[in-house]
Amino acid sequence: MATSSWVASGSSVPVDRERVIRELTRGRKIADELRLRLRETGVDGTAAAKVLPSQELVGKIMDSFTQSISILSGGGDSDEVSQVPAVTNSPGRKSEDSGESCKTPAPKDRRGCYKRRRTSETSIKDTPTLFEDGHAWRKYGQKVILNTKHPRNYYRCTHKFDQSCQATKQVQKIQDDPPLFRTTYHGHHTCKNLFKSSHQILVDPETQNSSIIWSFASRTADYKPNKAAVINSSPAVNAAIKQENKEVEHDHEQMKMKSSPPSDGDYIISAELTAFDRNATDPLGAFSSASDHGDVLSSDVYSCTASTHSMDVDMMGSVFDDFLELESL
DNA sequence: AGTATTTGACCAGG
DNA sequence: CCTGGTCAAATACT
Repeated sequence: MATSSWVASGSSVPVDRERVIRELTRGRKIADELRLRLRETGVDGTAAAKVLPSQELVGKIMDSFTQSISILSGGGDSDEVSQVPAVTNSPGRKSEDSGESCKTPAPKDRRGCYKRRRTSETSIKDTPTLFEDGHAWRKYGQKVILNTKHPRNYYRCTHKFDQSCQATKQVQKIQDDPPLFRTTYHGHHTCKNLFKSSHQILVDPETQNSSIIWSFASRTADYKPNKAAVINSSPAVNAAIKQENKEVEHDHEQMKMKSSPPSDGDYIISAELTAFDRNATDPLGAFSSASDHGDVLSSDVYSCTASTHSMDVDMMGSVFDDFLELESL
């Protein structure tokens, strides 16, 4: 299982660890309860009776995480930590481009000329195996870290230069037996090019509701029911997507009858979120639970259909990024 | 030839 | 001064 945490790396406040742990544990319990509840919920409209409790649970989850963040950030309000690595443009400093941050170029080369990040949002995931997170990364460094057996690998987003995406990550093996890898993410992807999925954002002109539509393609040419996914859609957009998905689903079923199931590594996902309450949802948890089982979940808060052999956890990262993007609209 | 990785150098911060 | 993060030339790969 992957663990994930968000911390404000710039804060130097005393942290009440016990409180944080308590809050996080509580959040996990509630999330688990929600997961179970959603699992027993039907595919179709039978979810109605569960709607309110589910929403309450989601609210509790958010409260819990908010508390945790608040504690971590020093007990103040839960102001979000900076979304992007801070670009400190103090007067007298160099230009804003971190790539050209060396003011006085050395005669020979400019290696090591960079602006060290001060505060940025950091996400840590510990996983037993290396995994893809849906983004294209480019390795730019490797470093032996003091008192560790394995070197730390440094990656930046492939689209750092063409789309000014500032996301970076570090991967390090922190344990041998059983193997455990720690992936630390810095910043969020601002690039639009997801490695395995594409998405677009729609805004309904009437309601101003925004939606995100994903299209996930399978990895094999002969088996690719591309389906659309919607988040926070207006009824109009929703209806259109539902119709589209219905057709795709139909083709998909036909194909399943005739051909062999997809080989390992293929994935087909349809994710659909309606009446999405952006203030009270933990989309990542919701989708993660769906990916665990590959079956059908449904509620008023969200519904997620995932039929797949191995829907990679990495896709959740992409999904999560999309949520963040949506929330910033 | 174009792209990705490796690796030593360089620099900021503690 | 030490350490970790980044750069960029050299090298490997496709």
